[in-house]
Amino acid sequence: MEGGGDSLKQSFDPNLPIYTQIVDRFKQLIFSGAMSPGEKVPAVRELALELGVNPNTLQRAMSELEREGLLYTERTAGRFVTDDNALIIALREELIATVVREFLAEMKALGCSSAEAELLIKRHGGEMK
Amino acid sequence: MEGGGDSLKQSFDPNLPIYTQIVDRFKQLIFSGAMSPGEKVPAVRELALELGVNPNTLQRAMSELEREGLLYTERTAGRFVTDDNALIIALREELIATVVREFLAEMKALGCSSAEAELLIKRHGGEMK
DNA sequence: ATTATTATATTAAGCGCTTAATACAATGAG
DNA sequence: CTCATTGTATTAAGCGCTTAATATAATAAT
Repeated sequence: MEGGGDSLKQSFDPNLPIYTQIVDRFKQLIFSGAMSPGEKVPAVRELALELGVNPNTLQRAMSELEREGLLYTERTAGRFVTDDNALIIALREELIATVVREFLAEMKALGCSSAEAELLIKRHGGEMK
Repeated sequence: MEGGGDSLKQSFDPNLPIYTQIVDRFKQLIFSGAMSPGEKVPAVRELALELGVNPNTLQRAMSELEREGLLYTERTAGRFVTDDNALIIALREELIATVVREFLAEMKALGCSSAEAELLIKRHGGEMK
């Protein structure tokens, strides 16, 4: 997690619990490779300060990520991304499948078939940097 | 909105405000054509009972949909879907664009390019009924 | 040993969403 | 007019999320 291009430092959607949004952003960092297996996570107080949230709120997010096996904590040394790369890959695939499934379900509910959705992706995809 | 295939009668995600979920489901019904312009919306008390939510919560959703112009209310006659079909179409396109954009952004954050996303849609699309 | 740094736990307060129980307002039906 | 049906407004309570202010526990560094 070098430098400043963090997805972490964005403001939060006031309609969703902050701790779940932090969980989601950490998954993105880990699954995209922006954070590597074994990499150290900033200290709770430090990161909470940086994100502008309460340490308790951040810890709740960390606990959830540990529960899922993506982070582990070593007493006083700090907190780290799991070294289990196979787990990272498996959870990533699973999450991607869910995102795709929910996307298609929502498009269908709005009256768009999978074929139409695919077409929109083809168009919109070109406009992304 | 004939018969029982309603997307309304699903249970609610406990992590999201109920009233926003009701707003979203009504948009789906209107945008997909399951509810037609000018069609009557069930009475607040009746629909609230059917959905298992408090009338106040349902009314909050209805107010939001009126604020966006998708519903209007006629004093004691009840509440109706807007007759402005052009508005419906415009808002539908807008929402679909947002859903597509957010989908691609999330996929990208997970390390998937637009091309990869498109491929996943192509595969997953065939498995839908 | 002492100190600093780490994660973790506790308690109280505030705020938004939801519910319950009402009451009020407007109008079409009888 | 009277009544039923519609939307709308009000008040109080409960619950989860967030914050603030602490305190505790464990260990590496000195």
